[in-house]
Amino acid sequence: MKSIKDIAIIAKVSPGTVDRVLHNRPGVSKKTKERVLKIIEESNYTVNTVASILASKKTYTIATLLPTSKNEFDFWEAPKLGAQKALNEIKNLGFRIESFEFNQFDPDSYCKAFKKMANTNPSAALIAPILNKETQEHIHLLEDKNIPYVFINTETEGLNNLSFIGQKSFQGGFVAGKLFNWVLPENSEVLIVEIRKNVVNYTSINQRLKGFKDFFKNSEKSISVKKIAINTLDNLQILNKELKNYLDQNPNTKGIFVPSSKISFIAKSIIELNRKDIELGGFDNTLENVAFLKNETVDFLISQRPMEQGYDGVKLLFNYLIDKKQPKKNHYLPIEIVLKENVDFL
Amino acid sequence: MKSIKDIAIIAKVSPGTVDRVLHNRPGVSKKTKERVLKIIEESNYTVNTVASILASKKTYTIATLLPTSKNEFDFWEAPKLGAQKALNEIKNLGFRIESFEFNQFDPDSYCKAFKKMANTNPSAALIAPILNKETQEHIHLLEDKNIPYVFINTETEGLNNLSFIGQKSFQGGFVAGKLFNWVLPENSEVLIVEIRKNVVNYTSINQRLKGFKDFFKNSEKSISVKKIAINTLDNLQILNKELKNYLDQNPNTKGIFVPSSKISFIAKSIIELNRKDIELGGFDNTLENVAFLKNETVDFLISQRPMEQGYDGVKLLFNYLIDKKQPKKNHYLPIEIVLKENVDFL
DNA sequence: CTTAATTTCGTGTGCGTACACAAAATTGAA
DNA sequence: TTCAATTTTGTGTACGCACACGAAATTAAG
Repeated sequence: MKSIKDIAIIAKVSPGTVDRVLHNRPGVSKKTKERVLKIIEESNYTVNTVASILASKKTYTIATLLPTSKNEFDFWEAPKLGAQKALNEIKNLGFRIESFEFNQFDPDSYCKAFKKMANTNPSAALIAPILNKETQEHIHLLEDKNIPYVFINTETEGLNNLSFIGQKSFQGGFVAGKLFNWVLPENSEVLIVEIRKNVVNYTSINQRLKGFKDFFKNSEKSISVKKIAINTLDNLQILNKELKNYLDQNPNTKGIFVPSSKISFIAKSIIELNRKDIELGGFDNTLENVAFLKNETVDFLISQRPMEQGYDGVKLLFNYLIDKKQPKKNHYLPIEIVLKENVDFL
Repeated sequence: MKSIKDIAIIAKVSPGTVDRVLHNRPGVSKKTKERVLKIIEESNYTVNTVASILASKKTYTIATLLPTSKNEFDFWEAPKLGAQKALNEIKNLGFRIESFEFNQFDPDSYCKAFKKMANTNPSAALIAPILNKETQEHIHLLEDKNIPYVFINTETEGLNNLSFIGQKSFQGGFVAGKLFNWVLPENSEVLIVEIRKNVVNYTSINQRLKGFKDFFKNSEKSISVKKIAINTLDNLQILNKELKNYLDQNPNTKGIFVPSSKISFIAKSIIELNRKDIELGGFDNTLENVAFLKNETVDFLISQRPMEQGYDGVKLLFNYLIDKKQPKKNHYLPIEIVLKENVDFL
């Protein structure tokens, strides 16, 4: 492994000069700069990140802006865990994480947290932009300061995020369609239950719906897709009633699809209605959802790999900050099909 | 962040003494050792891995012993890529990889490579022990020298590998069963095609078969499982004929399961026999298999995440060598269901 | 050609640790 | 008590790099 000193000797300059060249600092004549650069190239030298970090006492702070998790089993706990795992690998390299949280159902709290975060002038930010409008409105707080940021979980349009890390929602819905197509019999109906309240992140959900419907457009099997909207999940009685009503009137319904992480509510209803014959599918392997998967109320889940979202996000920012390694704009995570049979091996 | 020097000042000793305590080296009186230890504890000091590695010019060599890949799309290319990726993250920390390869169909070449590897006295080894007997016979070469080793891909029994990284094969077969159960109609038959030649790693394959059959034991749907053995894949004509014979005599066969990565051969036959109505499922998203997945000859694949096998394996060894962090014995990777619809998002 | 201004370059120190070596303190034997 | 043997502790240097400072070389001005 060659060092700066080695390069210096070959180039017949001092280590200091090589260092200046490497960091693009002024004070080197064009001639010697080119010479040194050429030698660096030829001797395939790479900086020793370890020594570099040790010497430059620079410290980096990555701010995370994620929804508060209600409990340790919440979906949003996973990205945090992932970020923490990544941090453990790089904390000796001068990296810290500063966490900011917000109530995902309260736009104000998002805005406040966003501002607070921007005010701390982090080296970079990792954001779950589940509230689209508010994100659009506040993102300039980071851009004005040239703070790079990546988005996880929710794909956005027209913003200069370094990268997006998460699932291609359309395709997630498409895969869900495929699975229902497998599971449901010919000439049956599948019902989409859209939950209006207690759910944010409409961007993702709409994409999933699009993908889901798209699948059945080109499917050979004749399965028809219906949709109802539930306005709240706060009262399970109401949900039961609405669901019962629908199922009574549409006896051909053999499956229910929920394009969010809320399939567990439907599962509860289905149990109470004693309609385990209906196949259920939804998103996210939260603890609650997994429980219904295991007792066979839910037939499949599609995981967004939330843990990887945090892990990969932090790692990506790390690489960018250290090596200025430009990441690809879209870092799509696997569309993972989770069944009772493989849920224990994630 | 406290440093050795800080500790030294608090404990009223020299940095050298603190260092001796940290490394459990002799030359420190019991009294001061305890005092220093206590202060280290209290001031929650942790060694700066970066500086530590820079100072100790120790270098670690991780030997990999994997099958030669026939081409860049071979299954075994993936673990190598993963290992390389991991290496990139730790090469500045004094780590190197030394690769050893063998012909997976030639036990002799495995033994030779094993011996060669052991002779280089690596710091640790990453092995794909697809040949069970030969592994049992040679593993002492590493144990005698106290060289830690992890196994990837193939689970073994009775060996002191630090860890196994790979899929739970039984469960992989079980999931395959579930998928066929979804895809196949009531009262149909699924055919297992076992390929005797050109396939090693019987351990994994037998486990998969067990899992597959096990699934149907407790399935409500009445699907019966049959099995034939093919002795070679060298001559596609023979395969075609045998397959045609079987299908003609067993018209109820609606699916074919191959418990190895060789499903593509069956797929070719199925196309030639013009029997695309039959559902195919198998293992490993090799390029060839994926091609048949995409053209809908193959219905599903189960991926072993071969890339992660290499990556996680090297990372695990790294953590063990640096921090003596004892890994858990079994590091099971996800049983990933790969469909035409999600194959592009792995 | 001189001298100052400016550019270009070399030297030295420190980051936190590992390790070799030197120094001091303790112990033991006479 | 004395002095050597032994144990215990302190000091210095190196790892590869970043960066400040000062020295040398070049250029410009007179």
